Amino acid sequence: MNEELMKKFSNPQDCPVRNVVDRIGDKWSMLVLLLLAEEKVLRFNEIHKYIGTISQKMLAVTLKSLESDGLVNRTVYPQIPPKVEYQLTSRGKSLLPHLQKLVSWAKDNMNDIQTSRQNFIQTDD
Amino acid sequence: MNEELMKKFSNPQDCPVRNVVDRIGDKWSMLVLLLLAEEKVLRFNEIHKYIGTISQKMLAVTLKSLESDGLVNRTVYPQIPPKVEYQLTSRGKSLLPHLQKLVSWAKDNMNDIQTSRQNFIQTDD
DNA sequence: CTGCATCCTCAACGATACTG
DNA sequence: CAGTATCGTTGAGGATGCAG
Repeated sequence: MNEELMKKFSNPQDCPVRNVVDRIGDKWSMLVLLLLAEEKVLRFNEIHKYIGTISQKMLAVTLKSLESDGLVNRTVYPQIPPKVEYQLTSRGKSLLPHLQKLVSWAKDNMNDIQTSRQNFIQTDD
Repeated sequence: MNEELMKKFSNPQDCPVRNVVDRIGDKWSMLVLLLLAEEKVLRFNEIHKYIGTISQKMLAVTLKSLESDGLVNRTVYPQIPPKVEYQLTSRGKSLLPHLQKLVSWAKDNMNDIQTSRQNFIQTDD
């Protein structure tokens, strides 16, 4: 056994992998980030319309979490009715190329993966 | 509203983003893939030892799911006690550089993110 | 050794109603 | 418009025991 790897993979704290998974592994974060990457600035309800299947609650939770990590910026215009705009921070922008690579990998491999999944029959011998 | 983006983000099916999230967004898949990237070939129990906190059940579930998607190869040696080895397929290897980029991004930004998270106080005005 | 079966828990998520 | 509050559901994940 490799001692270095033991440290890297056995320790739940200080594990960058878990950091990534906790960040973009939830149901909506990655979607919101990629949407903001394309539209630059969006209001709460605009995001909601783009991602039709997200609930208002989860959108609020997701945005707040992204904001608290400094990936997304929240700008409030003090007017009635209120207007709030969201956009990527520089830190958020620095993450996005990697997410986009992942997406393009997924596009390239989606079909193969799905046929693999269908052809997958337990071969236990 | 941008019609192209509507299609991309509103449709749960055919969405590469969901594909990615479903694949590596679970608690263990990414960790297993990265471990196999470093050690090339590992037995069930070796993976289990490296990732000390994963349960036997979840390791089995994770490996089976990765195998069914053609990302990991499973080789059974018909002997008693049984011996089973896991390694990345070429498809799995093609995904890994992107995961490693994500991890290195996480390493670079972990500290900043954590301080952001601590300094984050609701600024609702 | 490498799993599968079973039961159980908890947190993510969703639906709905309400507010400044 | 942009959320919060509340309640209910569901499924991912963990613990334990058993099997080939």
